[in-house]
Amino acid sequence: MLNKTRGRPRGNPDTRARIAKVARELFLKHGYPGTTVRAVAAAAGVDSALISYHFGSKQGLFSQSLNLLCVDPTALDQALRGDQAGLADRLLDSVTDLWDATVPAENQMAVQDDDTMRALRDYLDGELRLRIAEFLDGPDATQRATAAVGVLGGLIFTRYLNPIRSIGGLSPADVRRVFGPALRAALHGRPRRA
Amino acid sequence: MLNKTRGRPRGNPDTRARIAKVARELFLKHGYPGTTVRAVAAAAGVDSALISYHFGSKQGLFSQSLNLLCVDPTALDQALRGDQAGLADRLLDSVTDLWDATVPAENQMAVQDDDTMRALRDYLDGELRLRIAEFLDGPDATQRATAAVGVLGGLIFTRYLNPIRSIGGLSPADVRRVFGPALRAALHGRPRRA
DNA sequence: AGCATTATTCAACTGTGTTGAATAAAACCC
DNA sequence: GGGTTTTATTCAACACAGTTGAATAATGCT
Repeated sequence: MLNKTRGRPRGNPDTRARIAKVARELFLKHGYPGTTVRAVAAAAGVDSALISYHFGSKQGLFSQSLNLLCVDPTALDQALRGDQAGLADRLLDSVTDLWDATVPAENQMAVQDDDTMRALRDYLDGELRLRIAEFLDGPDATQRATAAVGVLGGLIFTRYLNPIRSIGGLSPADVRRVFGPALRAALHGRPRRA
Repeated sequence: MLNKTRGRPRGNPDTRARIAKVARELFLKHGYPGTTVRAVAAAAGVDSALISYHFGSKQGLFSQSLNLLCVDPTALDQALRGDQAGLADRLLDSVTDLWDATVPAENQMAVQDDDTMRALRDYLDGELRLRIAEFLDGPDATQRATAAVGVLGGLIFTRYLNPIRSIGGLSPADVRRVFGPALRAALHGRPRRA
């Protein structure tokens, strides 16, 4: 396509990094299905086969270029160390801190990628829920932790994955204000008996 | 492909309905990208072009065969009529009533369809949020309604769209128990002042 | 009966992700 | 420092996806 003389190029240009960079931008701008491997290749000035070579597959390109986390692990560690009263706010902050940085507001990404969904699911249901349950430690701790990940999942979903205006438009402080009561109730409220 | 003599068939078989039925099953079982138009056509014993003819496009097939609603409108009307105390429970029930019926538990659908996402978003942000705000009517009513759709969106997301085990496995009664405190706080709690 | 409409298959087109062969620079070895 | 292996790249092609246009046969209308 682009007659760039076959074979290895001069110098050692980090083509892989360049591809990852433009891929990241395109994925955030157009979403997963809306971004074609060929478009990424063209934007990086490279043959599309090179992407399979470096990243294995389109899914590989996606996860390796975007590497999304749900919550910054160190932020979570800190959130799970302070007093119980401020826990909700700290959790909310650790979500907005990470996602607001990686998913800029104007790039409304409708993430539609299997691997990402799976990763998010596993993280919410596994790590996050268990850590919260352990921190809460009281009667109904696991049930309350489940409620909490439900609320946090709702925040992630309605603000980043399928952003609805009235929530996507909030500032991080607003998020604390709006989601605070619900999350506090989920964490500390008493689920009614069966 | 299947030598079924060209042209219109004898009788008036409702082929369109048959296609919609098998499409629904396949979409629920394999998700949107995992279901090919050709596979639906094959399962319905029909040429794939017929699907474009009847439904316009794959997206059309999806929305018209699955026609998802977020909340049953009449159920919502009833939920928004009773006393404030039971509102949270009634809202939760109207979600589980509809979705548990249309998305059977074993069919974990990871909905990844643009139109559906858009519809869900518009519904949550428009209709549902406004109706709730109007019903609440007090100071911060819109802010509390926003929080409520955040929580309900979380339920829909973590139970149906990207179902995590600890929430997908709950009975509708459990859902009331687990999400009740958070939703009640969202609806009636006082958001802290700025 | 005749004509327009509708439902269907077939063949083809474009675009997508991926793979195998060819090629040239870099890295390693003795 | 020359020879070999490894790595990075382009090119050509494949298989499959969704969609479209033409051909065809049954139905419905007048």
